[in-house]
Amino acid sequence: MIGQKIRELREKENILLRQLAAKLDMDTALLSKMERGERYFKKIEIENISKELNYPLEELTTIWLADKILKELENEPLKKEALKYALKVSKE
Amino acid sequence: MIGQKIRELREKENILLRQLAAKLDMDTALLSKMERGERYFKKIEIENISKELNYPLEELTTIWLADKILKELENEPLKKEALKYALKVSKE
DNA sequence: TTATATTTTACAATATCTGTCAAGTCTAAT
DNA sequence: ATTAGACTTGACAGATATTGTAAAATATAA
Repeated sequence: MIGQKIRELREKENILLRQLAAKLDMDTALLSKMERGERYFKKIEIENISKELNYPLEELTTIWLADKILKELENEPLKKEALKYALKVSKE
Repeated sequence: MIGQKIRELREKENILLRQLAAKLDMDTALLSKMERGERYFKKIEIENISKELNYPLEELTTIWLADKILKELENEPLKKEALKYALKVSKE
């Protein structure tokens, strides 16, 4: 989800995977895994990507966070209930 | 949050920490940490606690999951946005 | 003080996460 | 069919994090 989004942004800007990896100072294989959701992005990487790909950091961060929690809720039948409950609690 | 809930249920049933720990076949110190939010409960433990304390598993699981994701979102200014986004996505 | 319940600390054992390299696949052009 | 370029995959060691436990510390009540 966040990886797919980043891949789309990268391709829209016509930047190769290895080029973005270089700008982020990371191994191409690692970025490949991250874009395909096999590994997690770090917050600092999301920040750098936001700059490199000219995309609002807040939006990217929101997707990144949502992605992380959805992965944690994967295969949970009570996923929606948990999200609603968390939202309710975080408003109090 | 889930720990506090479990402590309340346990005390309502007048069961000592060490008694519940024994029933769950775990070290008292560990359960103490879990009730105070220092350690995570495992799913199997939530299931067993639901039985031991006569409390609906679904409700306990929802709180447990919500607790986990809220911990992950701790100190994130975009917490609410991420939760809303995750909820939206999980409905699609 | 003594007894009982819970908490805290420290630590080893275990598990998970990370980055990296080499080898692999895939596609398009020659 | 070979080559070149882009990306993917698998395996691995090193780094980090999580786990359970025992012993000591604390708290509270009798």
